[in-house]
Amino acid sequence: MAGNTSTAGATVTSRVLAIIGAFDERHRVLTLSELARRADLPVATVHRLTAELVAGQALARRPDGRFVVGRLLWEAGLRAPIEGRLKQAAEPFLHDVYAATLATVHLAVRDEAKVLYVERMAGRASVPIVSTVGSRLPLHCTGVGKVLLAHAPADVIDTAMGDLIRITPHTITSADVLRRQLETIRRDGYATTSEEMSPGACSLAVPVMPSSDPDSVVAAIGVVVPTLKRDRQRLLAALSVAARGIGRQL
Amino acid sequence: MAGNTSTAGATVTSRVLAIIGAFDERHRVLTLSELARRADLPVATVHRLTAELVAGQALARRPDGRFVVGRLLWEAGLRAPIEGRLKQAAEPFLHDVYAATLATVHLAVRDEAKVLYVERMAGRASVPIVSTVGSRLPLHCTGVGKVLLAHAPADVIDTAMGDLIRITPHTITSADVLRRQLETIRRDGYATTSEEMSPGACSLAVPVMPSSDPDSVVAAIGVVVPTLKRDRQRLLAALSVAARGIGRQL
DNA sequence: GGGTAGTCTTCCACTCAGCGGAAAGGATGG
DNA sequence: CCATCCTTTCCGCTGAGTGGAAGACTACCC
Repeated sequence: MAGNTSTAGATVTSRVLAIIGAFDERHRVLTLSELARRADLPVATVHRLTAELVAGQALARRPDGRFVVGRLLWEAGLRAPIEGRLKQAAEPFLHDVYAATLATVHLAVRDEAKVLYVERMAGRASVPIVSTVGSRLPLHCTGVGKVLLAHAPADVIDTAMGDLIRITPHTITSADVLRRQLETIRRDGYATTSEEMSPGACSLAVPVMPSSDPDSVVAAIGVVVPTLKRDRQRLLAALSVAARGIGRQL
Repeated sequence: MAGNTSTAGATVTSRVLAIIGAFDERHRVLTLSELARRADLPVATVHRLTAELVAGQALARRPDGRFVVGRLLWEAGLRAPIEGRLKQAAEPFLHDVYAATLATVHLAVRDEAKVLYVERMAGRASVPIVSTVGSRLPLHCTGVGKVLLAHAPADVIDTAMGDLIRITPHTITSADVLRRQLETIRRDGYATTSEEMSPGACSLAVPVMPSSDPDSVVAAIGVVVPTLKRDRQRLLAALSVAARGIGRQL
């Protein structure tokens, strides 16, 4: 870009993307220096680039000087065809499940060795939980994650097994225990978790298969509830119907 | 940026933003040359920049060579605090309205002299319509738009009145007729449209006011249905309850 | 009230990253 | 076969971009 660049080879574009990428789930509002640290760029550079991004509405600057993602990127993001067909097919069925259970409902796909939450529906009565749309969480400690893991290729399972990080005291960290669970999940067609990701939250999830190709699991849908004791069968019924419905649309 | 730039003063950043901004509701998939035309940049420049954007996942390139918005921007967009509090407060109530009516449900705010659709819920049975989340439509021909216009400052009303573009044969293009409608809307507390935006679609909408400040209209919610003949009262009841509920959360 | 540590902002001299016209390479279609 | 569209590559010129340094400001502590 210019004379005294510290790291030759870096382009303006890559710097801009680094700044945009500095915003994540846990960092929606950033000061200039936080932004610089997270993007790994000199403060002066970030200062100049953010000024332009704010001018172009890609970022917005709060009265207190902190930065947030702006309108331009919000609108661009809405145009992204991320799992577009899947989302569209699933939306009405997720409504149905939500209406029937009032639980938090998730639609997720596997992205390498992570669960990517594609859609979420939550209400007043729902359990407060971490996942939001766009979250990427480990596969081994969520309901949808376990379903996706159970139907993942062997190498992904191996990768996941090698990194069973503990999130709560109930998180499964033994590869043997998890392998046995995956077996059960494949056999029974559903997965459960008990406070393995968030204390006070249990989940139940089922796979989504296109009815044209019933062997490939393309997504998972699940619900999060305070406890599974009472109505496991009812939730399973609702999810199964929805999963079948979604599969038929694909 | 460099030697033989055609338009001096243009920065790399602004070019990147022009490329991102070239994607809109009606142009989600663009070829290289379309992108160049829409961003008003030389093809060679766009070619180079898109290569970097694709490398950084900001865009994705389809097998046929066309570009779409990529994962990075999708995720960044999700972090945008666009009407965040409003959306969060409204979501459960929109679910309720959807469940009760099975119609397409909208949450919208006014952005200058346009309606900006902030949230949408649609199902299988819903009327097919143009608006999606992020859409910006004229104020005078949609239900939520009329509500927002009726409670807008005088200068916005004047601006809107000066540009009553015709979309369907039923679109209101007479300022006098519209002014009388706005009066009625303010008096009755709701607005309707009949095929003024899309043929075969009617709508009914009500304003959302914070219960702490019942004179300021911060948003509008509405439903779209094939006809209002049958159940105007039922829809109005559902929307009123929801609007009151949302207002109480603000 | 002085010192330290953190912010954000402005300045500016150096220079290489970025520019884009031109030309070549494909694809399609009449 | 030429015409017209697309995409990709090439390359020499230069001003846009760079970031250290210095200044301004705030906040906290002793």
